[in-house]
Amino acid sequence: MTTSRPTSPTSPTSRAEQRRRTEARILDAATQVFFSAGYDRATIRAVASAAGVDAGLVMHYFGSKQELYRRVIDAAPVPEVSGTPAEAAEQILAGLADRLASAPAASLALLRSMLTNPEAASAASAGIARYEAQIAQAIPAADADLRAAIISAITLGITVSRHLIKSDELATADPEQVIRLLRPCVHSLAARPDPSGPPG
Amino acid sequence: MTTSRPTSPTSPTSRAEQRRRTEARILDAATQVFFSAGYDRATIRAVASAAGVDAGLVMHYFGSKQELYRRVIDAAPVPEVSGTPAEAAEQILAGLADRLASAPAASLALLRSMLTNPEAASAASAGIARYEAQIAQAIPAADADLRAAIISAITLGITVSRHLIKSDELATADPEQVIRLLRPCVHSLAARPDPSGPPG
DNA sequence: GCCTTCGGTCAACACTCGTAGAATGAAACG
DNA sequence: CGTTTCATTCTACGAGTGTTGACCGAAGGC
Repeated sequence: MTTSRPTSPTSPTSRAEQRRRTEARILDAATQVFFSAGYDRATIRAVASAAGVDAGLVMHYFGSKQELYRRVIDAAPVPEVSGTPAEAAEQILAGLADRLASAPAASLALLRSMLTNPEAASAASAGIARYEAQIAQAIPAADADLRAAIISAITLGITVSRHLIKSDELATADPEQVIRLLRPCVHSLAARPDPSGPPG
Repeated sequence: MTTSRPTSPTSPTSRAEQRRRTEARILDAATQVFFSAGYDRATIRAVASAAGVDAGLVMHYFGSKQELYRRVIDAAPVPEVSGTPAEAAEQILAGLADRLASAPAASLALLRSMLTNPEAASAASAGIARYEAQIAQAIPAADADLRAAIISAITLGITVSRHLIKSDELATADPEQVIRLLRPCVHSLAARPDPSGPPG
C-alpha cells in the first residue's frame, strides 16, 4: 500500500526494523491477552490474531507459549516505593488508588495467570517478590519482610476483589473511601504501631 | 466381593443406595479436583478417575461440567461471624489463622476457579457475598458493607499469598505473627477507628 | 541479474477436552 | 422363569489446543 522505496539500502522499514516492530506488537498483544484471559485460556491464536499475524509466527519468534509468557512477565514494570515509612505507605496507597480507579494493571495479569497455571506461577511470583522488596526496604523493622509481604497481600486482595471478583461492594465503591479506610492499616504496618498494644 | 443377599428386597446395597453413594463419591472427588486444579484445568475425566468411575457416569448424573461445579459450590460451607465488633474481628482472625495453618480451604477453591473461568465466577461470588454479609451484620457503621468487603478482601489476599502464590515471606511465616500484625487492621475496620483521625 | 536470507502464511499433526449414544450386565419385579 | 429397569462402561465425535514443517515472496548481498 505505502509507496516504498526498494532501492534504498536502509529503507524506512528495513527487514530488521520490521521484525523488531512485529515482535513488539506480538508482545503487546500477548500482554493484553494474558491479562484478560489468564495463562490457560489465553491462546497463541488469540495473541496472533490480536497482533495481526499468524500463530506460527508467534511460535517462530518466541519458541513456546511459556516462553512468550515469561517475556511478558519480564517486561512488566514494578512500581517504585521509597522514602520514610509514612511516605512509602502513601506511595503504596496512591498506587493502589490508581489500580482501583483505572483498568486493572499488569500485576493483575500476573496474578490471574499465576493462579491458573503452576508453571506460570514460578515466573510470576518473581514479579511480586520484586514489589515486596521495594516495600520492605522502606520499613525500619526487624520483621520488615513479613510486613511488606502482608501489605502486598492486602493490596492484592483489594485489587482482586474489585477487578476480578467484581460482584463486590468493592467493585462499585469510591476508591478514595477505600483508601481512607485502608490508610491506618497500611501505616500501622509500615511504621511500628502503638507500642502499648494489645496483650500477647 | 461382599456376600450380597440378592433375595432380600432391600439389600444392604440397594440400587438407590448404591447410586446415592456413588453420586456422593463423585461430588467429593469433584470438590477436591476443582480445588486443586481450578475450573478450567479440572477435567471430568480426572474427577471420574478420582471417584473410581467412568467419565460418562459423571455426565450422566450431573449433566455437565458447569452443573457439577455449581453443585460443589452450593455444598461449600461459610464460616459464621457474630457478636460485638471486637468479637467478630477475633472470629475473623481466628478463621484466618486456621486457614493459614492448615491446608487451603474451600474458599480457595472458589477463588481459583473464579479467577479462571468467567462462568464459574458468578456461581462462586455468591459464596463470598455470603461471607461478607456475615461480617457486615456485626459492624455498627453506616459503611458496614464496604468495611466488610475490605476485611474479606484482606483475608483473601493473605490466604492467596500464602497458599497460592507461595514464594512469599508469608508462606513460611508463623501464622500467629501474621495474625498479630493484622489484628489492629481488622479491629480498626470492624469498629470505628480513632475519631480524631487523619485530615480528609 | 542471480541467489541467498528471512519475515510471514498455510495446512496439518497429535493431543485433550466435554459430551453423546450404544452396549453390558446385574438388580428388581412379575 | 422372562422382562424391564438402571447403574455403569465403552467407543467415538467434533471442537480447540500447542506446535511443526513446507511453502511463498520480497529484501539484501554479490
